[in-house]
Amino acid sequence: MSSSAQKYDVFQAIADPTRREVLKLLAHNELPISEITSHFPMSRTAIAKHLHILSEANLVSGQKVGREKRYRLQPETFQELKDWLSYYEQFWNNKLSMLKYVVESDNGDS
Amino acid sequence: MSSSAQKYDVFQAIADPTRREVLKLLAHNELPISEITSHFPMSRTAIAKHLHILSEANLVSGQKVGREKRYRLQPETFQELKDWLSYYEQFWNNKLSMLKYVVESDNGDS
DNA sequence: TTGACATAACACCAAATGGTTTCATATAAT
DNA sequence: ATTATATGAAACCATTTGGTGTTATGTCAA
Repeated sequence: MSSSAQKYDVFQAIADPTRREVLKLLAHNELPISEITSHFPMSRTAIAKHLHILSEANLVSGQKVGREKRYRLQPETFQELKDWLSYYEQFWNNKLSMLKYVVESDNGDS
Repeated sequence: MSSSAQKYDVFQAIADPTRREVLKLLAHNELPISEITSHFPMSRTAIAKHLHILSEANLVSGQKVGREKRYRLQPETFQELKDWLSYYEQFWNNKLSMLKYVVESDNGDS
């Protein structure tokens, strides 16, 4: 389960605006490639590539249903991002409280 | 104030592993470019470019101090990411809420 | 079985990305 | 004033990225 020599990680996957749009599309509905493609001004092949990248980053997964392949969100993976973010959260919280402190206690470089 | 035709947004900025390392380095200390560079196996110019990109995304800011330019984290910008993430949070945090959402917005094909 | 539909797999291409080296400019220190 | 330090900026390059079109394969319906 840990043998993934992934080419694309979550950070790269969400870097592209089109892929973020795809994620938004899949937020509620499971959709086949053609359906997804119909929302974008580009070829089905292009969207298929984006889906492949999202899939490699485990942000979506595809299930074959008949001749379709339905893609759905894999929201657990967003946790990875959240964890990364939470490390920095302390710093902006700190900064805000520090700003508060500065404003309240001292207003300059006397 | 909203005239920024940014070339790099937050998502692109954090897509690169080196840039994420830079952010980590700057988490606690304000540092000049040379100092930062000393932590990486690449040229100062390369790091300068990364800093420029991080700066354009408002993840860091640089202050000139003498002949140095000190870069520091600008943690407020991470909020943008957090907001984006929070949209998807409902889908993984609590399966009940997802179920609830699906049931309520029922657009099923039955 | 034949035809239409949905996707997969290539090969190809222009532009962006991430790095390099070299040269120029500003500040500090002697 | 000269030299060393810190950064900025430009030209260049290989690889990756994001798109294209074409062809092949699998599945559903007549």
